[in-house]
Amino acid sequence: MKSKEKVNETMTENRNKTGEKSPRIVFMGTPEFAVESLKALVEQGYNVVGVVTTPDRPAGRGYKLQPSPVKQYALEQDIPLLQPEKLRDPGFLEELKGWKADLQVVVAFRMLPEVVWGMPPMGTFNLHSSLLPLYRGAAPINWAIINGETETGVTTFFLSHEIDTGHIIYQERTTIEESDTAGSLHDRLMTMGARLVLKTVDAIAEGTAPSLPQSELVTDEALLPPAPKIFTGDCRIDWNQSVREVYNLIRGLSPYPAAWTKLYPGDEEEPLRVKIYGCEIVENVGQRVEYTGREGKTAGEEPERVRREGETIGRESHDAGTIITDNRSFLHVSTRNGTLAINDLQASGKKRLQVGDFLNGYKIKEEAYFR
RNA sequence: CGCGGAGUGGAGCAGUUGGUAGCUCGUUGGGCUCAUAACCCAAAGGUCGUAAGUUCGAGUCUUACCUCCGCAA
Repeated sequence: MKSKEKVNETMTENRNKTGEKSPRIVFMGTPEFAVESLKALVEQGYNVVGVVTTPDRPAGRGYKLQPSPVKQYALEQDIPLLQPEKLRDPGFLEELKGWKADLQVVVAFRMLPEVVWGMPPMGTFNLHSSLLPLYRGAAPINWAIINGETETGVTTFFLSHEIDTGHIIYQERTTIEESDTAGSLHDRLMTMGARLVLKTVDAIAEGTAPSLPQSELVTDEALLPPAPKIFTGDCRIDWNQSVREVYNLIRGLSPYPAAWTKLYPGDEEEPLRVKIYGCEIVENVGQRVEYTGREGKTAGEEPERVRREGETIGRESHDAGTIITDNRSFLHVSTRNGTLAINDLQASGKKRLQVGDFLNGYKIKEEAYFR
């Protein structure tokens, strides 16, 4: 809080001196993740002279035109806005130049051409949600979890030609907890990121920003885990993987875009597409475990209360994708080497539900399986 | 007009060829039990998304609208 106030004072002071010392900032970004940083800049009194974001795109049901979250915020704050279709468009470049930015801040936007990032005298920096040089690409948060990392963070760096390879300014790290999902990590990094952006802008304005070439951190480029954009096909669960892998995939994609699988009900019925948002690895073989998903878990301590299906819980002999359930409180699925308890899911066309609610209305037959 | 699904007691679902509603869970009360989230008994709780129409009569058919969800972006 103290540092916040301090920054505020400093900047107000700077602006009062005819704004000469307060850099003119142009912000570029699209999703909610970027809004947090923009908001931080605006609320701390930085001189944000313009915002660049994606053109409104038809999206969602009905393909209605949707403004990006950054655009919505810019409109609320009456900040000048540009939504170029092409970043090399001469008209756009002219207008951008007209803003006379000293510094450009990019958070979750597109790849920029050099004519754009090379424009401002103080440069252009990007906020990336990983500890570069690790996880360069579009989906660093998801991939870090999917790959089972236990630490990640945010990085600010100056843009250069190759994507996410510029000189590093600052980094801040955070532990990936066992319980973290893409959603929780996203929110945390979003907040950390906004802080880091402020810190970075301050340092650049004062001329004290570090600039560390990534090459000094890399021993072998080929060993760096990448973070490519994720497609629907990447989100399908392969039950033949290990419990650990499936578990990480599910939490790494939750709540968006969400891991999915198909439920084959048996009787030659049509398979049902199911998204899985939450699950946990079943440790207590042969015991009943209660999953509330909302209030944490309580391991049952009465093996004799296990229902008949429960006898097989955790048994490795099951084929991957086999379902074990009491059709009431739990839904277990076999993977290659263990069992996963699904506790938060959504059938195609239905609402997202906790297992208990799901099983109340949807009875799973003996011969049903996931694939 | 991008494609598709759904709106029924607190929750999730059934509801046949139209005749005023059922199931599972939950809730409340009681019972069983050393005890219990387990088991048994009973009760409460529904203008069937909204509006209009067809009909002797509509949750069940027609039309419009609202809301939600999946695909796709």
